[in-house]
Amino acid sequence: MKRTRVRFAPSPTGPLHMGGVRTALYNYLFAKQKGGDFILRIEDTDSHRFVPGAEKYIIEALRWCGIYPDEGVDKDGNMVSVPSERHPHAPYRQSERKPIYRKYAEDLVSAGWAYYAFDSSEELEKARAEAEARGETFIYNWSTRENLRNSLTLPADEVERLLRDTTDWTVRFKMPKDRTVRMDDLIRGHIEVNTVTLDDKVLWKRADELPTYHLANIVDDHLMEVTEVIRGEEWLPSLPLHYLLYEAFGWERPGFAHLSLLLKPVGNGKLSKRDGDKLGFPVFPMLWTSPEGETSHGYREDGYFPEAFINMLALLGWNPGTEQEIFSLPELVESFSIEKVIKSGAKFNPEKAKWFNKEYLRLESPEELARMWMPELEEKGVKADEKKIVEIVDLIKERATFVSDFWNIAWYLFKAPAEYAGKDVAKFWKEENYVPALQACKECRTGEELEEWIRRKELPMGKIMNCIRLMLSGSGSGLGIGDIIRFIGHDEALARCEAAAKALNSQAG
RNA sequence: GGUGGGUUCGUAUAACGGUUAGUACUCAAGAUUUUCAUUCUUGCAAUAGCAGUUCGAUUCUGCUACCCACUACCA
Repeated sequence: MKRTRVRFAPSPTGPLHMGGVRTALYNYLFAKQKGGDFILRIEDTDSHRFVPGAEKYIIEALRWCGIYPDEGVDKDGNMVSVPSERHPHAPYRQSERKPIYRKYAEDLVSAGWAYYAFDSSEELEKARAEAEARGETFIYNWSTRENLRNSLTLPADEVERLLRDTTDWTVRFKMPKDRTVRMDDLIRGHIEVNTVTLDDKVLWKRADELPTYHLANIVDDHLMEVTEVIRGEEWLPSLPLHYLLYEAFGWERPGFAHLSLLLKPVGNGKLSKRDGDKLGFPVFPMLWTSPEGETSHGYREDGYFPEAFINMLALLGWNPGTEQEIFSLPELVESFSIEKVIKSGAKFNPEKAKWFNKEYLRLESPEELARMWMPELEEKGVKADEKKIVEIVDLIKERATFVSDFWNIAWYLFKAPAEYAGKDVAKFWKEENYVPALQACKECRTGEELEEWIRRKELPMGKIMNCIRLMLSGSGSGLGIGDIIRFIGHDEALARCEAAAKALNSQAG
């Protein structure tokens, strides 16, 4: 049985978005479940679209998610350029593999599977425009190649000359005119496509001596001994070409699985950066700053736990068929199966993402949450010992979705309210409430005593308690009064009551 | 336009060709709670349409509709 090897092969044209993270995740889960390798390869064969910083971002984003490639990236998070035992196929950046591809392109020409094309971009542009004017679509394939400038139509000595003296030529795949390519997809099953409408794709460009995606991809997957290609649905239309390329080279081809796209939460179309901005959710795993200085916020900075993010993503387009929804990464590895990946596109639901985070937050220990909250407390100038913070966190964690919610929930445990919510004042600040409430606060030291006191006097529990809460926290809703007093102490509670009485009565009067 | 892929409650999804079409999120109602939140209970809500195969179709086939992707010397 051959060792399973899969790869995630992004193009460094910008930040990795959540759809890309999902593709990487599924690859990773597939590999780890089978005890195989997960390779990261950078497909930077398009120098025009290269974005500085994108590669680093991709690697860091995967690390934040807990996805560490077995091959391609070293311990420090750098792409590996020199072969070693751990990284036998280095370099893993296609731009650094430049010398490899030309030979393969020329082998294809020798074998009759490809040819040299000398048409300039302007000539092709013109041909396209003319076809369009006639209401047709220009396709560079069997229907047109006979009338274009290439090694199939030009005399041999002219071809020779052009190859030698010009640098504007390409190698194109000679797509058969009429062949039904029968393909199998691990997710979609059997697919058949006839080659008549397919075009002669450019495989290699003399101008920059670089392959296009199609050639580089097939060559590298073969050289790197990739056994399964798990990639986005946008590649499905290229699958016949890739099948034919494997056939042309006489190589055993890997299994293929095409993942559906992530769709925007409302309306139609795939998820884009714009949707995130518009609906207020991140589409990127972490903060991205473009070379121009534009920023896009990410799940990390929005306070999501990487485990929650990954869990949410894993279940967007896959589920194990059970009713379990919370999965750790190792559990995902164990349960994952490519056959159960959903064929149709999945609309992303930001509400569910929040729900996942809430679940993970309550799973987290109070100690760890307290540690995460500390920087904010320090920034706010709050002085409290760690043990107390842990107790507070334990008390409030079920009311929060993010650690960043903590302060809004519990700020009044650290300082007295400066104002009182008008709505609650109108509702609870009545003489028949605050007179006994003040008295109760003077006499009682705990929540239990307060309750007992109110009961003994046969006063309305809700009204008096809410009135006390209003004085202690500035609002009629929130934490239990016993809990508030326990944390701020009886003296502080009494002081707050008196301050509230003074403020509210002078306001009213 | 062409080629390919897809379509179950609002969303994510479950259902050997036989179920009162299940679950989760959201939303609504009720219970609990000194309030809010939590928790618990209940409820709302779906097989895109039309044919065909079959005793029986969400499931298989065809057509239509709609959505998506691709159709670059981009990936």
